[in-house]
Amino acid sequence: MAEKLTPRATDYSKWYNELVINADLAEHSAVRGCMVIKPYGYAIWEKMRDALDKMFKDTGHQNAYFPLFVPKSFLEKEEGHAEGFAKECAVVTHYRLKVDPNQPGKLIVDSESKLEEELIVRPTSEAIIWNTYKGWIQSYRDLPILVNQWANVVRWEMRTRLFLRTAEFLWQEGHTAHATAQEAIQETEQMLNVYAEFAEKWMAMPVVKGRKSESERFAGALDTMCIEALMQDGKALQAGTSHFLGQNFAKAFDVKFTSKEGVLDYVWATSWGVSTRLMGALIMTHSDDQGLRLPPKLAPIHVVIVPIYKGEEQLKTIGEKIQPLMAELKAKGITVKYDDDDTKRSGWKFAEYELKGVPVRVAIGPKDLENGTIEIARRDTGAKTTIPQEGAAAYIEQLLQDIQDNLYNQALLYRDEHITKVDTYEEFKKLLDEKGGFFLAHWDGTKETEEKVKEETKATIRCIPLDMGKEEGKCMVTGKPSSQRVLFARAY
RNA sequence: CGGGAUGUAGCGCAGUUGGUAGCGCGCCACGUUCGGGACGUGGAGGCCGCUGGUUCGAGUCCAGUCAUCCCGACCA
Repeated sequence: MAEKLTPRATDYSKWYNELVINADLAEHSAVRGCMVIKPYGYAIWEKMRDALDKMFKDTGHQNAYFPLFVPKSFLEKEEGHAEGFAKECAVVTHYRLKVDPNQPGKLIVDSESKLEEELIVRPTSEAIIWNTYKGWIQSYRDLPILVNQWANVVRWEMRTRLFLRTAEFLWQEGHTAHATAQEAIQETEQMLNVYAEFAEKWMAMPVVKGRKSESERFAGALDTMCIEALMQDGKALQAGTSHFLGQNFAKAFDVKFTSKEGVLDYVWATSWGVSTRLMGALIMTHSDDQGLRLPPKLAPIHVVIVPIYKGEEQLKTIGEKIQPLMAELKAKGITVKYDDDDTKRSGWKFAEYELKGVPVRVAIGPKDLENGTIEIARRDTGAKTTIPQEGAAAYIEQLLQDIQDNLYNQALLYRDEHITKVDTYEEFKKLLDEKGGFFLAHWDGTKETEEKVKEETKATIRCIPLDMGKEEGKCMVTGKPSSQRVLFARAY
């Protein structure tokens, strides 16, 4: 028998390619770094999207849609924002092609069609949205504006990485406008909490909530909050951000409102987003050497039923026997797939659904028909049990919950084992190489120290954790006083 | 844009001192199988990245070129 190539759990690129995604969009260099999301992968994204969308609506937000193209002059308006994104923009300069007179069948850009002003394919939508908000806001009665957009954006990164930093990606971006700074700050914090809750409850992925240091802050923001997750290879991943934009964009786009007291003032803004990067996070948090392990809440298929049979007669019997269970599962809102594909053998199917991360597998064969049983295998532990068909639906419903919890607990255990407190720079450097993961260390709060650590170790300050309390100490690098430990790690 | 590597079947790869192109997986047909990625027999599938050069003869040597991957630079 030929050896089956099995990537290790931390060979993430193999999982991406074999499992969920195909980045091999075209040979043309211009589309390098884009991704094709295959149907199964997209189904996972839809699950995420639906769950997030509900959470946004539950916190009072509405969806809207804004243009793909941002006139260059809009992007310029907020200085910090412009500088931050200038280096990674796709720019539209012409609007027409024509047949090359010298090479029939080839197209060239029609130089007659040059645009007067270049259009930027949105790398994010603050500029175009704030240009629009200007027309929506006059009075405090128009506030707050709580809008979210589901869209694609383009960032022309020098180096791309599937899922984590693709040239084009899908995301949601919330853009809100408020009458007071306090309200905007509350919104920023609220959405960070929404993201953290989604990561933990849905993705079964523990995160550290925190605040970015000044140098890691979003271009144009006064404050950037984030959730940071730890991947199985010991590297950190920024999984979501929520920004307090102050009045920067309101000033840049001249968005003023009259307050209840009749005072004219600029509005206060936030923006927040998560992207298809979360799918990368999901894969890198939970996969094992057999493939993906999906938390039931995000699994496109909860239960796969594989019949084991010889001959059509037996298959038919199993097909009938399984109907009540399928109906019961469906009634409980559990997605179930009965795979009676006769062209694949059962062992092949077992491996295939493990690769795809389906949480629960039910096998039913001649033995089960005799005994009135089914075999249940759980993807998270690999454990198999045989139970009576009677009551199986309830058993599975409970099992799905257990799997969701177990995946979270496993990830949490791993994460907690990989948060290390260090007090000296030597120890930090040593453990960073030997152990990896998150490090809690004192930092003097300066850009210079942050930069030095980055240069010497490739580790960055992931965030200044929120829920971690103050603690007097000395910066591990300079020995200067520090009032709180911050979270260091090598990151994607 | 620097440093390194690689382009040969759908995928993964081999191909010796230059002599008409191979293996595994996958695919198709038939048969035997079927409780953990089955086995046998037969079959289909190639602009050897592209261009030029050396040579009687190039997947192989030389030059150029294009592309991909890894490491940097870059990355709310």
